[in-house]
Amino acid sequence: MKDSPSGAEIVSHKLMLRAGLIRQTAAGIYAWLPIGFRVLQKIEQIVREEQDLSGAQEMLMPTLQPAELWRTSGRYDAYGPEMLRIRDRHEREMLYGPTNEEMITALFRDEVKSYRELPRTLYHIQWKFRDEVRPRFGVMRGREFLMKDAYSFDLDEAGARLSYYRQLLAYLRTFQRMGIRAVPMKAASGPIGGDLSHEFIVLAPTGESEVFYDSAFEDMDWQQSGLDYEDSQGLTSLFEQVSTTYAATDETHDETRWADVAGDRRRTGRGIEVGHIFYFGDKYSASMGLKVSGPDGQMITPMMGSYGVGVSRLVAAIIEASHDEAGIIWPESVAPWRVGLVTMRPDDAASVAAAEDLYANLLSAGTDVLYDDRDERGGVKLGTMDVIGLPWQIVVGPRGIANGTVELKHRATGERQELSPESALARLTA
RNA sequence: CGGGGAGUAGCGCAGCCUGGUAGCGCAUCUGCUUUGGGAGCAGAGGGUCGCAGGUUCGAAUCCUGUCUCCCCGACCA
Repeated sequence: MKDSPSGAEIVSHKLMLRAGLIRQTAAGIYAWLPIGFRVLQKIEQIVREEQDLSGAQEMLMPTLQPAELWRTSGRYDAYGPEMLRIRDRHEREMLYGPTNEEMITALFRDEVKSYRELPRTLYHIQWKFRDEVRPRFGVMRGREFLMKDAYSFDLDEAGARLSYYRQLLAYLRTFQRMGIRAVPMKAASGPIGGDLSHEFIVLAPTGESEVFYDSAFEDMDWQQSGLDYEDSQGLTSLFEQVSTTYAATDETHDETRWADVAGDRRRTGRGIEVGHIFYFGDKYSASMGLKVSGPDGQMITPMMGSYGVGVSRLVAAIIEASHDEAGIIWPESVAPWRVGLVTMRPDDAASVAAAEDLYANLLSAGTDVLYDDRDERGGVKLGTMDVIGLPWQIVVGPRGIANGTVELKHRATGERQELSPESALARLTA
């Protein structure tokens, strides 16, 4: 993944620290505290569910790999200097995995022998460690990060392109579910090779790359697009719709095509890369001798693609795209809890009783709720809730309880209303 | 690897130029008053000034060396 925000002030790092999502433990290494870990898990789960829907299968690949594997792939020298190396007690040299394309190609080569097992897309979500020359921007570019990678194997180019379309469309659904708009932009495929590649860019003022896109992307609803992963015609036409709608980073920006976009639909801004997908054909399968036998007994060299999402980076990217002066504003789907419950006066028996009651009822209705019953000043707790950024807040205090009401606040709009505990409950569990 | 900056109380910093009692804010502790949007007043505790050497009657301050961290760039599956 390239790019990181620069220039403009990065707010996500500061907010993540303030809201208690992470703690800095060393340059470029972070501990994910319980709140941050909840978000990470929700994001990971959405990625996983959408991958499964698209037909990809989950697998596990070791993060720590023997150096020998990389030596035989020829990439050891190319990537060696920037890989984290470690020696075990037997002095065997191990590496924290850098790119995994060769690894998966080697595994696939040794395990899969017949055309009948293709097409296949495998994915994994793992913590990676890389010896970043200069870690910065918090978890946007740290030494360790959670990453989802998928690899597709097909018998021919047409099939491989369909696999690419599936992943691209799965990504559009995935990011939309997280409440952010990630626009797929044509990208140079760089050192990976191949001729088809897209970067998924989340718009945020702190992004580094300048981006240009047609506002038509803002109106596309991928949850309701009638996407059918088994329908190759449908996949192709949805992909056509995406690839003919203009979107480019400054690297691939084409002024001529940009001029063809209607003036009122042109959007420019800055963006953060949260995903990158590649079709690279037989680049690895051919060079590493991956072949399967075909129906006629002839050997077939599979065509491949790879598809990455920066899961931990997404936490920061969502914050960059969704916050205000007071703190984070989580989209509902990734919020660590849906509701925050605050008692203004922990020393007031009536309001504490009302809060306890609400808490129990929300829990039994299956609603995620964070109950702040600390013995702190009301203002402190309200400030904390705003920084953490849960979608809804219920504020319980003696003043309202005297009138039989609690305050329900919507974090995103700041809208507040006084209503009975029963109605508040009904609103949040509907 | 190139360029720049910083190491002084738990955190953030001033003091250094022009050597002479170790300072400020936040945090912490105590007391009182407060308590519906990150409290106020009064008081208290806390630092071999990154490390080593040198100059000097005297070094946070000047000189030399050294270590670490940060920023900009290069890099970015």
